[in-house]
Amino acid sequence: METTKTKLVEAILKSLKSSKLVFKGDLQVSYPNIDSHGDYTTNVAMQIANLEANNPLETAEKLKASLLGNKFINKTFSKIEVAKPGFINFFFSPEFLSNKANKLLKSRKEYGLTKLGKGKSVQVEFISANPTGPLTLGNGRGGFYGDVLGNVLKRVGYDVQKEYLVNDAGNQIKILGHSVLKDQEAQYKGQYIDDLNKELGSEKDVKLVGKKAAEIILNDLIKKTVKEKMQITFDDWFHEEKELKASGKIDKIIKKVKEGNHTYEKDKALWFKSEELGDTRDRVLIKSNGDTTYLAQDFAYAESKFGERRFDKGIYVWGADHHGDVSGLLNAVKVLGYEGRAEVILTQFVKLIKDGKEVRMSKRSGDYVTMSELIDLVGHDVVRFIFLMYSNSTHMEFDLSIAEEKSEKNPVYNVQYVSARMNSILNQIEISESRIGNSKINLDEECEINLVRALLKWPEILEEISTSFMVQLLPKYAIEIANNFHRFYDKCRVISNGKIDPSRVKLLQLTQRIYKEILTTIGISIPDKM
RNA sequence: GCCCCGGUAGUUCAACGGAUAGAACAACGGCCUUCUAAGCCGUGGAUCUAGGUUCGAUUCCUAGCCGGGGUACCA
Repeated sequence: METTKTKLVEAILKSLKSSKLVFKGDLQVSYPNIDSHGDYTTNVAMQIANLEANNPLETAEKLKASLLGNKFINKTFSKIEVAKPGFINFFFSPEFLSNKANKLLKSRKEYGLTKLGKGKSVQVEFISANPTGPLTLGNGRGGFYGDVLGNVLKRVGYDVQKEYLVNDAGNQIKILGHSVLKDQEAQYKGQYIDDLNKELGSEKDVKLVGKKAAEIILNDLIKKTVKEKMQITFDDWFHEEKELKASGKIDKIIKKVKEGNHTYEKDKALWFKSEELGDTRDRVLIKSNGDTTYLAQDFAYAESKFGERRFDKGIYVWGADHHGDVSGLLNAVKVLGYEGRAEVILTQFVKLIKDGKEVRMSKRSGDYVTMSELIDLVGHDVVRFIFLMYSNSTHMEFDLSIAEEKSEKNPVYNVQYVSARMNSILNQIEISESRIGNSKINLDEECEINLVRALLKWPEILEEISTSFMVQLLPKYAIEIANNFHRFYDKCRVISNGKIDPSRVKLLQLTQRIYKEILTTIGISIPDKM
């Protein structure tokens, strides 16, 4: 399915050509921020005027004249308007809106499914926290982000795999062992370390203790939190030790990189020539003691993603504290011949405020609130929705006191209240009534029209997120629908003095169907009543 | 020092170089004898500073100021 927006873009491109207007670059079609500017707007006339130093209004008029000859345009819009500096605004025709609504009503398919990514595979790798402690709020942020990004990509047609990389082979496992044994080299602290100490404290072999502890942490803390608390299902848990180290893939890839003349030895260590590829410095692959580094693992992991498993694209969702490693990774990907396939997204930190003070979060000090605890405190839907509202590049502040005390006033309740209200109305109606069964949606009132206008954006929002990775647009969109629905609820009664409006029942059913898709994509529950 | 991110309403956040900078919460004033008032209607309220580029800058550039993170043969 092609979205209306895509068709409009195509129509404009066609008209530009036939009007002999030259435009290079990305054609921008967007939603105006006020209703009086229509349903879509484009600034292309002003951009052309910019290049050619002519009058944008004239260009806009010329383009408009050509667009009026387009069949799709005439079918879809009842008004095209050239506005002030040079915008061209498009207004949906009432017939288009009601035809579209009725067509959707009949269709069995989910509305928010498109073919943008058809035939392409993408892997989203996220959280990937070391198995050395419980998941933090920072891990949680990347978790919800990656989960929903994966959902969105799936909807626009990509073959998506969600993966968690388990770092169970590095030096941190040894440190975990020391920590559990509480010896001189201990670093991690916290209740879970004390518990592990009781269980494994009598062992002698540090490495073995670390390995066992990591397994327990992975199963009892991480996997449980991910599945039961965060409600995320990974397609794959990729174990570094088993998949990369033990199978010799790290050694193999290093050999290949060596042969490609991308390395040198210095101070008994093996270095990757990253600086000549634009990095700030060269990076160690094999330490002088013979251990491989994180970067060496990244080489092997990238080879696994792009070489062996052949993902067209790999999205790495990392915490911002890893930003220094990004160019190392991207250069590794480049050297392996997969340039352009890896995309790194950094999520900034979560600052937790409690009683007006910042709670410092650190695994090494043991002083933190875990993701699991936070969800227990305020509920999964609330945490997920609020976390998702933030752009990944924003430093977010989560006030625990407010979340606890005012969780009822969170936007997620407003959003979920919609489904409770819809359900409540529909429960009171005999759907089997033949009169309703054959009814069509008529859009007469503003509250009905605006609801449909908002609903029609759904596939377009998904496509936009799939290319911009701006996951925060999704909860924002849910709020937009919610606001439109609540207005509809207030002004356009479905049942009035015992009389049922069949058209509105149909509109309600359509809204309910699409709304379920939206909340499912976000990953929050759809309550029948509240 | 260098690198990354941020500085927008009382608060937490949005905003592909575009039109009158949006929401949510908070504040204030209305609305429950008809589908759930966790709602609706209305009011007030914001782009860190100084330059620059542009027809147009919250957005891009330069220089500051403030906050967070990174800067390892740790992961």
